Amino acid sequence: MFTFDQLAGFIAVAEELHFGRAAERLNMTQPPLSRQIQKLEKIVGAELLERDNRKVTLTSAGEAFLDEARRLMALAERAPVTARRIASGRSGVLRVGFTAASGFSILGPLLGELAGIIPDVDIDLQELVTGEQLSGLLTGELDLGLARPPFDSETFDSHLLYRESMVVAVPAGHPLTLLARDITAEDFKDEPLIMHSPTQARYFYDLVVRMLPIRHANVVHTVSQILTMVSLVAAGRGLAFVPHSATLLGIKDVEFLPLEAGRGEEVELHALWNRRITNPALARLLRDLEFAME
Amino acid sequence: MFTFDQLAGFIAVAEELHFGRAAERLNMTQPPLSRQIQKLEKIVGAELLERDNRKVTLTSAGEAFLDEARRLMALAERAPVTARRIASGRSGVLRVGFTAASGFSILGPLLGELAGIIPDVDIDLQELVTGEQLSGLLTGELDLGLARPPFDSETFDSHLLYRESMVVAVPAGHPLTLLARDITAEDFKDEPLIMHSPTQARYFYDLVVRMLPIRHANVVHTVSQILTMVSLVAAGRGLAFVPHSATLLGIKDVEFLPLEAGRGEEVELHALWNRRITNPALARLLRDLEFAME
DNA sequence: ATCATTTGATACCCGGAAGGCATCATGTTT
DNA sequence: AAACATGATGCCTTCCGGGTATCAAATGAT
Repeated sequence: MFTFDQLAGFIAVAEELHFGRAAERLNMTQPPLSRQIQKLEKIVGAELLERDNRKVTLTSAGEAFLDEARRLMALAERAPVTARRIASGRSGVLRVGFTAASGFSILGPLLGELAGIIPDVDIDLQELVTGEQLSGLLTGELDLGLARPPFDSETFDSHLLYRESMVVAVPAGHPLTLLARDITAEDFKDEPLIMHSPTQARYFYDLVVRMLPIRHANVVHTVSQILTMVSLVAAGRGLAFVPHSATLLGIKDVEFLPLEAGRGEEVELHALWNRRITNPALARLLRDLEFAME
Repeated sequence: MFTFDQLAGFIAVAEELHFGRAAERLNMTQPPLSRQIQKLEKIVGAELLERDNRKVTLTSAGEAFLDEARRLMALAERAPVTARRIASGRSGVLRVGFTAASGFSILGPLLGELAGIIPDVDIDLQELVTGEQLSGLLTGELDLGLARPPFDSETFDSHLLYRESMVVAVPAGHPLTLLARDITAEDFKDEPLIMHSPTQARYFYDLVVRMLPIRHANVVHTVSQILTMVSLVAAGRGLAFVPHSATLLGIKDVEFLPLEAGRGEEVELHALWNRRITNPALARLLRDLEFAME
C-alpha cells in the first residue's frame, strides 16, 4: 500500500509538472521525491508520469489516479475533523425515545429546544413505551428517554419535564358527559373500564389503581398505548383514564372529562438518561441545559 | 497525517474489539499495535477507543472515524485498479451504485445496455442505499446511481427507469395469506411492522407513512435494506412493505401479498448523476443515451 | 562539435520510526 | 489469594525515508 506522503508528492508533481518545484513546495529536496514517485508507480502498477528528460506530463492513468489521490487526501483531512466534532458533542446522533403521549405535547417544543442547543446533531426518534426506553438506555441503543416513572435512579438520571392531570375519556354522548359536576370514583362503579397494562404501562396502572378501587369485573381490555386506549373508547368499548395531553390526539367520538378536584392525581413526564454517558452529544446537551436552568 | 497502516490497525481493533486478536489478524504482535492506535488517536485529536482493561469499545467519535477509515481504505484499494485499467488501454471506469432491490430487477438488463453503448469502459458496481449513493455522487466516488427519490434536482440530474408497485411481505403461513381478498390498511392494525429507516430509506418511509395512518405502536424494527427487511419477515418478526421486485430475492418462508388496488402506491427507480460531470465515460454514455431516446 | 545548463535518477550516509521481545499494571476469575 | 487475561511500557534492532553529492541525458549556445 502506498502512503499519504507518496500521494501528496504525486499531487504536487502532477500540479507543478516539475520535480524540483514540487519538491520545494513540499519542503524537501528533489531526489527523495523522485524515489517516492517511482515507488508509488511501482505500487500502483502503472506509469503515472511521463518523464521526457526535459518536461513531465501526466499519463491518462496518471490523470485518473490524480483524481483519486485528491479525493483520498481530502477525505483523510476531513476524517479527524468530524471525529473531533463528534467527540466534542458538536455533531453526531442523539437517539431519543418517546412515548406516544409525549409525542403529542412536549416532543415538538423539545425538539425545537434541542435544535437550538445542538444544531449539528441529528436526532433519531423512536416511539417506545417506558419499559422499552429503559432497556434501550441500558443497552446503549438509546441516549435519551421521555418517559414516566418509575425507574431506577441509581442507573438513570432524570429531569422532570412537566406534570399533567388525568382525565377520563368517554365515548361521545355518553351519559356521564351530561353530568353537571366533576367525575368521582362512584361514577365508574358500573362502567366498563379500559385499563392500562400492568407490565407495559406500570405507571398509569399503579396510578389508576390508587385512584379508585378497581372492579376487575369491569376491565374489558388492558393495553399499553394511550392512542390505542382512546381508540377503544371511541369505539364504545368503555371508559379510560388518560393523561390530559391525550386530548390533543384529535380522535373523533371521544370526550374528555375532568376528574373531581383533588382526586385527579397528576402524572409526570421525565427526560431521563443513563448515568454512564457515552455519547458526547448528550454530555454537551446536558451541560448546556444545566447552564440554562441556573 | 496518519498512515494507512494506522487506519488498518484501527479498523482491525474496531472490528475485533481486542488488541491481541487484531494484532494476530494483522500478522504482528500486540505492543506495536497498541502504540499505533495511540499515535493515531493523538493525530486525530480524539479518543477513538475506550479501553477498560477488560474490554475495548468504540467511542462515538471512533464509530464515525471507523466509517471514514473504511472508506479511505476502500478508496485506496480501488484507486490503483482504475489506474491500471486505464493504463492497459481501456478507456475508463464508470462507477455505478445500486440499491439491493434494483440489483434483482433492472441491474442485469441495464448492464447489458451499458456494454452496448460504452463497451470499452469498465463498470465498477457497488451496492449502496440511496443516501450513500447521493453522498458518493457528491464526493465523486460514484458516477452513476440507481436510486429512489427524493434527491436535490439542483445538484443531480436523473432519468426515470421504471415504476413498480408495493407489496406486503408476510411470514409464510401467516393468517393474512389465507385472506381471499387484497390487503387493506385495516388488516395491519395489530400486526407488528418492520419499518424503513426514516433517515436511510426516507423514500419508503414517507411512502408507507402516507399509505397507512401512523401506527408507530407496532413498529418493531427500523432498517434500511430491503433484504434485511425481508429476512426479518422470514424470521417472523413482523410484516413489511417492500417494492414488488423484492419478490425476486428468493428468500424462504416469506410470502408477498398485493395491496388493495388503488392503495398500493407505486415507487420509482431513477438513474441519477451529479450535474457536474467529471468522468468522460459518463458524458459519453449520457450523450449516446440522449440519441437513443430521441 | 563542444561545453554549459537543466532536470530527473542514483549512490551513500544518517536519524528516526516501527516492530519484536520481555515485562509491567490492573482488573477478573477461581 | 493466586492465576489469568489484556492492554501499556521499556528497550533493542532493523529498515525506511530524507539529505548531500553526484551522475546521466538532453538541449542549446558559441
